[in-house]
Amino acid sequence: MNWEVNEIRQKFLEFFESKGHLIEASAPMVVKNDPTLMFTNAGMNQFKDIFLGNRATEVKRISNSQKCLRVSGKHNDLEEVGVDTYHHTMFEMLGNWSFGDYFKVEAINWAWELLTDVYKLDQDRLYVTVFEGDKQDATEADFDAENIWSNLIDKQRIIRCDKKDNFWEMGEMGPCGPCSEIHVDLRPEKERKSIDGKTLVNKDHPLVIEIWNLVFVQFNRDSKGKLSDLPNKHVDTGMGLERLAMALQKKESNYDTDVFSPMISTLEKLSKKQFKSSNSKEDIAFRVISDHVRAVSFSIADGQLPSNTGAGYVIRRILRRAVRYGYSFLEFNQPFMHELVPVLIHQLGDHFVELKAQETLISTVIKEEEESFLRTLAKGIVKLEKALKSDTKIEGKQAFELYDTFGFPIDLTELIASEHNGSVDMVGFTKELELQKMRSRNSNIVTTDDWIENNSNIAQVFIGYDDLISKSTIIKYREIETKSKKFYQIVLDITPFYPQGGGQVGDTGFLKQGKVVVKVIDTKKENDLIIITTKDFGLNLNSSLIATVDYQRRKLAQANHTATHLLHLELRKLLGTHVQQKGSYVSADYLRFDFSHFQKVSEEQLRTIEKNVNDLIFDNLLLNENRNASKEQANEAGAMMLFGEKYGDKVRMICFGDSVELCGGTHVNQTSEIRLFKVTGESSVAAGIRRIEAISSNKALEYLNSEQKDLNIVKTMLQNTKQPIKALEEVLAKNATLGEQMLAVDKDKAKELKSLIQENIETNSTQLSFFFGSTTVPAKNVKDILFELKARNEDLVIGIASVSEDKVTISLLVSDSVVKSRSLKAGDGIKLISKAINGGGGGQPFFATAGGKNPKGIEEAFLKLKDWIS
RNA sequence: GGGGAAUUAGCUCAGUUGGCUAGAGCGUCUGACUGGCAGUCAGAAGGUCGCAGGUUCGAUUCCUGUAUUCUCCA
Repeated sequence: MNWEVNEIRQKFLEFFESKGHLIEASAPMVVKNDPTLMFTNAGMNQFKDIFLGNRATEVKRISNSQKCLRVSGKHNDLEEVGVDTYHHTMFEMLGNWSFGDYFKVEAINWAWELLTDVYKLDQDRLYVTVFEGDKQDATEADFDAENIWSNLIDKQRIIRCDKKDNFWEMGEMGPCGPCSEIHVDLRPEKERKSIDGKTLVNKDHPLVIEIWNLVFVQFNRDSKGKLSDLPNKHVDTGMGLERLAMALQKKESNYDTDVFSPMISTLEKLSKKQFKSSNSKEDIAFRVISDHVRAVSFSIADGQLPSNTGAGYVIRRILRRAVRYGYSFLEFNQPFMHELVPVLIHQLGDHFVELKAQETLISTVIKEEEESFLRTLAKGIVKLEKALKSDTKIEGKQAFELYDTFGFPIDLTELIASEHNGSVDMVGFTKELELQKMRSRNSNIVTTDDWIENNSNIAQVFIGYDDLISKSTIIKYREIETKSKKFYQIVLDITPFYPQGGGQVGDTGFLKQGKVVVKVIDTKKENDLIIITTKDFGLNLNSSLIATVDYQRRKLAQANHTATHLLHLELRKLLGTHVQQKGSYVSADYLRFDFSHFQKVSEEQLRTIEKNVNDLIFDNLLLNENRNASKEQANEAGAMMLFGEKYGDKVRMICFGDSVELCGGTHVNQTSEIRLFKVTGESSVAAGIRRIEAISSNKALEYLNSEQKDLNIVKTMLQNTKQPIKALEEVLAKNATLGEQMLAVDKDKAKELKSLIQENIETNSTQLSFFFGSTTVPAKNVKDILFELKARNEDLVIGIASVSEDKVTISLLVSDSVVKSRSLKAGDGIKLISKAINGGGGGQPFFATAGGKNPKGIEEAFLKLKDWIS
């Protein structure tokens, strides 16, 4: 049977559905609410809270195909992807989970059944590993797993492995357990006969690879490193779809499977080069590009656009790496990656609907990013070639400057240098890079102390949707210290503080305990835990405290939040349903809403939207909130599920009239509380993404008031006219006329001065023409006059003192011929006289100026000059 | 979060011990040549040198702050 990748995935999910699993859609690849993780890097990420016990689950068996992204880690460095044939940035992880339900027997038997019965993999090409035990942890070998396997597979094919390979841990603390891996030997018959596959397991052989990891979560590791049995044992398995496809399609490289081949053949057409699946630079480029376009496309579909910080920067780097390989080895000088997007979507769009729905956006964003990077490259090449002209050896510092400041890839610097018979000091470059990393790390030191537990058995309750004040006790707290400041983080048992999320800022407020008042400066969410930040502590852990939310600030923020929903609704009504939220920021001061739309929203459209939103405010729509809606209910009500958001089984539905959104944020009870909505700006954030900024409530009123105040002042200044526009136009026109007249006067004055000079030029005993005199013409105009005179006359020395109030500037001109023949330099002359007017000065040989504060010294200065030229 | 860089004519960019009347190419406009288009030649217009301070006789240039953009690191 010839397995297509879509069939492989389908069969996997069907198989586990038949074993009582609920099939879930993949969680977004971009992670929110977890400061330790930017991207989903394993199938279990989204179930972390269940393993940690922070979240209970009713569903005990789940299976899915999770999109994952790995760009760093022990086995996965971005720079290695594409060099070999089986590592990827973005990949699909097939998995099945048991949460306190079935354990090793079922997990192992089903895995074997699926691989051998359904997928019909050769049994004699399979090997399994089990945990051998560890002295330090005082753990035994995983005899259970070994026994179960020995009923299925020849004992010779069961390999015991150590903690490094076969013991899974989430972090230094927390749930962990032994695992059992299934490896497959895909080498040709002949090779298999000469070397036993068993000896190649876990040895990084490209054709003897791990395809499935079954993790048995049975222990908990405490802060001292001690293991204890978990009350609920879990199963967490992961199988890389791309590798499985290679095994089932009997290929020697993941890139030869139909996961990648459509993209590679399109690339062949575009580049007019052939992919030979070798280790040549060209073939690496094929692999890099076909891999990276997946990572970038999925990320954009999940709402993470390329940018210059955080997760967005990781995506930008991946995209640029692909462009760089295309540019260097496939001779692409124009954007090309975006042309692969339709191919990718044709292939995966049926399973991952978010791709299909946003095809235009993905292509547009990629194309624009490509163009911008090609510009960066072009600029870098100019700089590099300039440097190569002066010296073919590029110093480490220079190479680093190109890389660090101008974003020019170091391997391109090397390539171009070698094309010019030059070289790059890579040692120096690496040194600079290390220095930079040191700097960043040092500046970023945040020391986080351990949590100090107080009442760790109590579960946290959030009451902030209904109450803004509560009587609470502290569950735990800790101290954090950045470079300059010290903060405390506190977890309360009952908390009214809304944590930053859904675009809305976290609450601030106070904790009060007797006479002690502690200011809460921020509220954040880590996984499912709400944490407040304070600047000082001083609270008694044993007694309760009163927690109060800053009411005014919260009220303004939720007015803006509801206004955002109304804005979203009106945007879709007016511009069309292609408008999708791509990000939002809601604070007490203003709101920002980013959405997909491919052209500027016109001034007229903005006015219409603003008016319609204000109509909804006037309609006084009441909040209709359902905190426990099922997904089906939400769908029926027409709620928009945003791409890149993960929704639980129960969702919170927020309705105001026709506006139905799934949202965790806080809102007004009725739209009239918003009072007024005012759009303050429209702009673009990226290709295909527009941003609207707006204000509401008090802030909008303040804005209008201050505008009106300005207008009133203007009117007053215009003698309280009722027609300020007309009056202002007249003033401006008059100003323009006066300006022209002034210019004319200046010109006349200049003319006068010019003729005055010409008529009064004297000749001294050495036959040198000269003139010295004072004027009220400003020095800048004098300069013009002198240069004109210089162009028309030869052998001249002219000194003009421009006097204004108690300042004086002397300009001194010396004709070129005089400079040459008599070696009189204006700069020298000016230095000679600058003291006379109580100042200093300098300039070039033919023109110099001096400024001072003593107009009385002008005569003396001129006398000195006369002396100087004779 | 930290470091580096850029911001000069409509566009792309030059501009070093601080003073060379701020330049180039493209574009725009005018005129001439040509039967018209294209083109060639000649000429012209177009600049708060990002913004705000400071140092200086004098700042596009040096210093400080600030905005925007780019870029690297975390």
